[in-house]
Amino acid sequence: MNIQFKKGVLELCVLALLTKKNMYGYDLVNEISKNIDISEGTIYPLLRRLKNVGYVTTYLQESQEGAPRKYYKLTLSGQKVTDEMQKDWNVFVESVGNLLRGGDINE
Amino acid sequence: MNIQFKKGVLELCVLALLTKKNMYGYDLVNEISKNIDISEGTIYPLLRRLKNVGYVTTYLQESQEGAPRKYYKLTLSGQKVTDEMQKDWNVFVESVGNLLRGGDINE
DNA sequence: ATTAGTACCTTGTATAATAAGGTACTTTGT
DNA sequence: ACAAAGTACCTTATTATACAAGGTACTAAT
Repeated sequence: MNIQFKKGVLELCVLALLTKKNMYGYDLVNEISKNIDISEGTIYPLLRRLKNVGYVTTYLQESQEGAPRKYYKLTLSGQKVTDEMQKDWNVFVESVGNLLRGGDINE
Repeated sequence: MNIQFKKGVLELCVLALLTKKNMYGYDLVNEISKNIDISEGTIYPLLRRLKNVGYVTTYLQESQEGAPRKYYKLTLSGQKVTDEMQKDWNVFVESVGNLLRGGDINE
């Protein structure tokens, strides 16, 4: 899998998952891994970025199965950004599709 | 438009266009710009990379309209890579789509 | 001559994903 | 009691790519 394809999209994936429910880092890795290769070394810095720019807040919660979990919750600005990013992504994918299908709009 | 989305995909776009006909850099910029924002500062280094790894070869041709044009032509290995990258891209887009649609395969 | 358009190129900067390391907790087996 | 495995967190250094901002040089038109 081309690593470069993921640039920026993993952020969208994380945000999109958080629109459904609050999740912790390890959980996000496992969830995303069902569809896309991802490593922990990617997720944790990414989550830190999202928190720094105010798209998410965090809270700790104990676990019966190991270390305490740090849950991530979308903020209002995070929700707005997610909506916009998702639209951008769809437009982008369609644009690339046009190019790949040799589709020149003006032909 | 999210710059990060483009990472790696522009390479695919260039290669895909070259499967149809040989093109020169400035032409590629204009063609791709119809669908995606791109700058010359991106295309020329990219083309150099593609040449260095042997996906394309180049030849010069005079022009009536300005400086001589450097045409890029896909090699056999370039064609193979393009095929694979295109498949990878389609799989990737579908995977992201699954995630965004909240689609968990196992639900 | 000077501008606009065509066409090429390079350097420095920013961003994001990853590998490879590490810490610490809980449960299970011995 | 101790070790191993699984859960869960984190950091640092490396790599790759896109872009802005600069530059060069040619041609045609003003």
